[in-house]
Amino acid sequence: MSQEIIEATPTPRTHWYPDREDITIYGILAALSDPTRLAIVCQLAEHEEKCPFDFLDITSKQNLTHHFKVLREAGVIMARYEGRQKFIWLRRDLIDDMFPGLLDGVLNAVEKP
Amino acid sequence: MSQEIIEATPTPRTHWYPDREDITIYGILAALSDPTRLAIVCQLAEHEEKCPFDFLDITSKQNLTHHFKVLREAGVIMARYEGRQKFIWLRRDLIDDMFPGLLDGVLNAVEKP
DNA sequence: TATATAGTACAAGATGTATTTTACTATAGA
DNA sequence: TCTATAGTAAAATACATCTTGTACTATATA
Repeated sequence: MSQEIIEATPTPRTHWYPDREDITIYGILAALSDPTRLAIVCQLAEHEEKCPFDFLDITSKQNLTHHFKVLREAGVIMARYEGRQKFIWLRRDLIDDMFPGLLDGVLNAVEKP
Repeated sequence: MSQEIIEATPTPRTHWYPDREDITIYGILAALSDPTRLAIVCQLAEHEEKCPFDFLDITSKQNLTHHFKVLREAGVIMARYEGRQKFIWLRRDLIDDMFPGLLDGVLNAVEKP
C-alpha cells in the first residue's frame, strides 16, 4: 500500500468568537477587572487598531496571548491577521449596543496618566 | 490561687474597611463581575438600605456573608448593626467621587427584569 | 433563664486565574 | 531554502474564588 504524500499547507490563523447571547455583563466586567487588560482596553479605545507588539512594555507576549483570549472570549475585542502581525480592536458597537454606557462609564472612570 | 470570674460581655460586631488609597477600579469591577454581587448592588441602588435577609432568595446566608465581605473590602458597600439585624448600603458618594460615572454606567447597562 | 433567630467563622472541595517556561507555527525576507 | 520574527500552545505553578457544611456568636423575646 503506497503512502500518500501530502503537501503541508499552513493552516490559516483564525479565532473563535462568542455568540451574542453568550456575552454577559459579568464576563465583560471580569475581563475589565484585570490591570493588564484594562490598560490594553484603554489603549484600544484611543487607537482604532493595535498589535500585540505595542503592549510588550506591559507584559510578556505569552501573557498577552492569554489576556487577548480572555478579552476576545468575553466579547470585548476582535482580531485579524496580516502577515506575521495581528491587529486587535475594540468591539465598541457591540458593547454599546448590548450594554449602553458601560464602556464609556468604565473608560471615563480610569485615571488618565 | 483563686480563680477570677470574668463576666463575659459580648464583643460588638464591627467591620474593617479599606483605606481610600486601597480602593481600585480593578477591585470594584471584580466585585461587580459576579452575578450574585451585581444583583445585590442593583437592589441596593434602589433601596437605600437592605438586610442580608432580603437576599436569601438569591443564595445561602453563609454565601451572602462572603459576598458582602468582597463588596465591603472592594469599597462598594458599608454596613451597620441594629439588634440582630445588619443593614447594608452602597457607598455611592465615595465611588462617584473616585470613579465618576462608573457606577451609573454599570447600573444602567444591567438588564432590568 | 431558656430558646429562637440573624448573622459570622472556618474549613473543605471544586474550580478558575495570572504568570512563566518551554516548545511550537506561520510568515517575511535574504 | 534558510533564518529571523510575530505570535501561539500547552503544561506547570501559585494563588484566588465560589459554594457548601458544620459550628459558632450576639441579640431578642418568652
